[in-house]
Amino acid sequence: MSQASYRTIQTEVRRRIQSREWPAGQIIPSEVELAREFDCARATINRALRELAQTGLLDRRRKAGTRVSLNPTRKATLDIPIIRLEVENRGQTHRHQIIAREHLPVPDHLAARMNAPRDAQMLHLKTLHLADDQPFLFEDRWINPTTIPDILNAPLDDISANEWLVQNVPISRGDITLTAQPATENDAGTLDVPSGTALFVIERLTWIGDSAVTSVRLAYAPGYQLSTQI
Amino acid sequence: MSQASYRTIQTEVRRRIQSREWPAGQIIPSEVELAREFDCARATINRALRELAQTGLLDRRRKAGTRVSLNPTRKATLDIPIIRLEVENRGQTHRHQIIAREHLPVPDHLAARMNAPRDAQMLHLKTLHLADDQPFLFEDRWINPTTIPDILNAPLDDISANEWLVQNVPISRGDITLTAQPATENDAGTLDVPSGTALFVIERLTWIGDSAVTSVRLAYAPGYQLSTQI
DNA sequence: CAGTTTATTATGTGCAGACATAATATTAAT
DNA sequence: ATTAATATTATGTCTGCACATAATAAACTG
Repeated sequence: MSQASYRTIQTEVRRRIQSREWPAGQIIPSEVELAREFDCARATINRALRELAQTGLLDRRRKAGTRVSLNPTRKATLDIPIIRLEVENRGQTHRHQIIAREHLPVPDHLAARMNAPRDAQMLHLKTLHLADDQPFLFEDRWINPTTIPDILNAPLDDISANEWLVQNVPISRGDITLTAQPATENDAGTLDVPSGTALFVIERLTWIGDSAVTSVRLAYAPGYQLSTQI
Repeated sequence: MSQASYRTIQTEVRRRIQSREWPAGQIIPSEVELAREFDCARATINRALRELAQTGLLDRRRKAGTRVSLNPTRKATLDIPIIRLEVENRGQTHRHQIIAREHLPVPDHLAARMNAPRDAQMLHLKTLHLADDQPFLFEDRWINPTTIPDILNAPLDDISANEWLVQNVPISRGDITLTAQPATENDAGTLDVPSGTALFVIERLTWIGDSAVTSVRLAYAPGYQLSTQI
């Protein structure tokens, strides 16, 4: 090995794991030994292995050494998409209409989850997203104006709350739940499907520090699929 | 700033982004300038910023510099779980029963997706996973014995195919699709729910290099939710 | 022998310096 | 003015070295 690049080292390490030259659970040579083998600095080996450990392929512990992860599951990523782009990437045209926009005291169960006082006033938005004028997604959102005062001046008729928030609010954390739910009467009327239809639903609660930003329920029209790679 | 650690630098950079001291889309000072400000080596700044860029918070380009990502979508991770552990983590006891286990020519649409010849013989397994003896998950799986000959000797009555594969096959890639589907007659009978019930379904195709390992459809009983953090 | 202290060791982090590379900005040429 | 050659610059990567830290192994002690 004369080519000493952390990328080629990563490729070779992955190959050895896949070929079971280095079986799952087994300890691999130390950084110093690998540096000798690949004829490079230890820092280079360190970077290669550190990144592989970040992806979950390796487990590393001081003194104990580096071993092939027993459960080498690589991790797929889910992001918070801008719905307009999601639609446009399918080659369709996006449009949204605001169904409701009101200031209401937040329901108790949400107040608790959002770490807000009971009966806190929040902005409640119901938005229907359309793809080629067909219902695509029903968005039911509560926004905490205490955390995000700017939202009150946002042009939400032009830019959907989803898009405005993704672009303007640097969130620090979010809890995401994916479920299948039968369409409620409300869902059914809005998305124009029979009541009880299987809907793909994403519920998401996002935070800046310890302050809740927004809680949203996204109910997708039938046929939607969320795809990702691992 | 006298504390020169890549972690404290990351924290400070995150703070500046969240406080909009560095607004989205704006270019931030160069590594050399930051190294001067934080009184550390450029390599330290480089590592701090490089890792933040990996998470999607920053965009970096040679010569152009580093800017705050316009769409700072942090990424949630989804892994391939061991179903037994998923059940046990809920405090329930796991059991599985094999409903069908046969060698069949793979259906055409799967052969194409799995990059296999038409009518290739594969191992077809249908497994019901139970949590506290209640139906939890219906697993319908095709395994390519060309890629994984060992599977034929696996004790699949004791260890579910899911668990055996996760622990024994270091996959290199997987395509995952999440959907909501109405229960088919088959789903309904197996999971003991009315036909048409909204089911959360995961479909997954995994690979070693260019060889398909297995294609699986996981239909969860109602009430299941997949949770993650961003 | 159990429990405690002390070495040892593999990884973690940091530095200064060097050269590579991609992208932009500038200059020269047509 | 448009195009092509050249300089500049910010990030990318690597090296060799140093010291820190956590975890284990070894030695010691009652």
